[in-house]
Amino acid sequence: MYIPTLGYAILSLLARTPLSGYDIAREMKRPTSFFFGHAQISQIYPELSRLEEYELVTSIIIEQQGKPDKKVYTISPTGLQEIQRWVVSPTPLLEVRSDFLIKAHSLWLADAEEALPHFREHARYHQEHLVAYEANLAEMEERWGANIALLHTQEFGDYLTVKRGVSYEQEYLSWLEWAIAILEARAKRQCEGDTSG
Amino acid sequence: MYIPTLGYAILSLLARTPLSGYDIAREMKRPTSFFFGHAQISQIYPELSRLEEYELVTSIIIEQQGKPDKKVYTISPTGLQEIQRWVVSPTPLLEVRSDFLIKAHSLWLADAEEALPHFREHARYHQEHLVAYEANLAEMEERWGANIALLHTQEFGDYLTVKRGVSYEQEYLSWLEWAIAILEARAKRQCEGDTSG
DNA sequence: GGTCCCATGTAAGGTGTTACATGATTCT
DNA sequence: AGAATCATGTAACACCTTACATGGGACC
Repeated sequence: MYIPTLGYAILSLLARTPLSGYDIAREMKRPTSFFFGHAQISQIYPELSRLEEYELVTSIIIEQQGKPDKKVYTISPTGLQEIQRWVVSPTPLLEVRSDFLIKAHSLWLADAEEALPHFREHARYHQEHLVAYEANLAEMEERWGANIALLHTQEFGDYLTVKRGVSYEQEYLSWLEWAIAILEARAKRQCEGDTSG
Repeated sequence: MYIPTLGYAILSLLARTPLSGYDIAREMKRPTSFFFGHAQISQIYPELSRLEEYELVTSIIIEQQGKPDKKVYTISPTGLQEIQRWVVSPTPLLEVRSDFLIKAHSLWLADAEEALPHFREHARYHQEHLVAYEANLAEMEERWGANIALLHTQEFGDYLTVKRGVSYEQEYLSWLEWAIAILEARAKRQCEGDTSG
């Protein structure tokens, strides 16, 4: 019984509340669910079938009015046990291929003037994410106060991950702003060289 | 002519110096090449063939003594043009499925005492990476001084990426240490609750 | 009349990993 | 004697993405 990360991602959500495949996809698309990656709905359905085959989840069909029927999945005691085991298991380091950093690695080949809009655009995207995460964190802190770190509910999980989201985006943005300042200096220098030479 | 990210990663290295498939794999395994992901050598060979088919690289067989022959690839003018175009093209946001953060999301299901070794081990791994990146950065700064940000050589690319490596690992570590402190408080509280109740 | 949301799935194709095949030299 | 390094590749498999299939209701 091998379970891919997506399987655990699904169990992680079903451990909180029963959901349909469509619900799971919606949950994973939320900005504060950044760590799930963008899972395609077409991949979630077969993964749910597999989890059901393994008896880690059970399903019931819910008939709806004016909407298609939905298949709602509930985590089983075995499933809960499985995720509890997985949560405290060792995690290998995640090494990701980053398009943006490979571009930075080759930035010596580019013109600073041309690279700047690209960097500014990227910074803008990350700024947007940061704002969303910060809003979510502020909401949580207002609601739960200092107690949040001691809660034994799902809010504790949300708190840990949203904190990471905020600090990740802050770090990324400050690196981007540092790089943009360098590119501006390079562009200015090149421009002066052009006009004075 | 579609080129996957691995193709650009390879061009990014060949833009600096001619290399064999084996050399490329070795370069990508270096700690400061973290942003390439761990590319398998078995995937690099067919990708190189494809780049050659597209005439973005050329190859020659080098006969060696006491070692197998090697096929050394050189970037072509078209290849250089292609990566220069790519470097300043827009980059979609990278959303990665993170095993560790999915575990954090479900950490409310776990015992703090059991989760602590897992978090400490993870922090240790990241600490090691940070040390390696910092050593590399220090070396660079010592060698090139303040000029480094204005260089129009490959060292500029290395500088940008290693700076990101350092700040990423610093951020990750400080989040991990914050989480560890919380887990310690939870463990202590649970322990007191057990003995006093 | 067109697009989006709800809802579940299949099929095809692309990407990436692990295992296999081969074999000499160097290090422990 | 065994493992690691050098060196290139193929084959099988696992995982993920994109496109296709279906269809009612709500909104513009």
